[in-house]
Amino acid sequence: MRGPVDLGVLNSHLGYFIRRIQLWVFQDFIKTLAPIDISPAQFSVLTVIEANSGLSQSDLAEALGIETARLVRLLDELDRRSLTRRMPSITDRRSHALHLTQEGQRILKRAKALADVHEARLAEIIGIKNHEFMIDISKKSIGAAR
Amino acid sequence: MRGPVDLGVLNSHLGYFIRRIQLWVFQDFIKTLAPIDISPAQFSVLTVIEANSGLSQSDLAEALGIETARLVRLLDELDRRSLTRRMPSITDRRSHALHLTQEGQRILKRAKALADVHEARLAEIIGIKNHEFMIDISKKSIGAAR
DNA sequence: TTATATTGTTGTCCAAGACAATAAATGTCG
DNA sequence: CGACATTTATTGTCTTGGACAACAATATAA
Repeated sequence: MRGPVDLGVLNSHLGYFIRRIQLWVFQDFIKTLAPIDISPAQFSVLTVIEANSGLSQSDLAEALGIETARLVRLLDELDRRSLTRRMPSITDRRSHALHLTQEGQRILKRAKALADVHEARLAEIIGIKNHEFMIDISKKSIGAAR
Repeated sequence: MRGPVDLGVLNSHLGYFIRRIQLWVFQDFIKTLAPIDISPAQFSVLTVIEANSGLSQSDLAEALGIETARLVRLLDELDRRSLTRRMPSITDRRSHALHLTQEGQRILKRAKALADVHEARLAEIIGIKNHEFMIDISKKSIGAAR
């Protein structure tokens, strides 16, 4: 127990603050989606499959910026819960065409509703304008970082 | 291989982008500080000890938003490398007064120089103004998130 | 056809967050 | 003072997630 601690040069380092924000955001996301037990990673997978029905695992992994090995395990779990299905690709027998099951669509709908609550809370805390702005900046920067 | 993948509602979710940015920032930090083998977490510990010589582990952990258990292991490693020292507290025999060794000060100096290079690259990629702005927003939001 | 590349999968390693339990020391309060 | 609660640092353990290597099946290029 003591007074305020000086963060020193951390005060001008984005990585430090980004990390703390990210941790907090994920914790809130997980808490908010706890009723349907959907993690941020699972949410992103379901969302992109819905928006691009039939896409392959390698394309999905690349779009999300995760490794295919990681995606395999995510899909194993989602398949096990009957939320997604790996269908055979017509053009390439190595590849899978990813789809949501009906249950997957149902759950994703609920997930989106809950995620909206989470996102609204976020926007309120950091400011609606700031929220938009940070998404904008991040989106551009991800493209620029190569 | 296919055209652009639609991220769906992820496009309006800050958590997704923050995560990707954070990952990229840390990777770049680690790569840049590789010559002296200092991780982001280690850098934050060294920095705050330097700026608050003699502070306790619980105060440091709280300032950084990490668990004391995690800090114990971080300090074990930094102590092992003779960068930090746990001195006995004068007022509380349970507590340790944390200090940098001379070697710790030397390494931190080099770390800061390298971290500056990293940070400059970051600012260039996301834009100098945006860089400042994101730090500002994050700083305020961390206080607001309780 | 032979060589090379891609797709999905498994195995393994490591960092880091989370949480429970504990000993030693300190603080509180009758 | 003495019983009880709290704080500090520590250890142990669990789990998630990123990273990377190796591999079989299939597809593509030469």
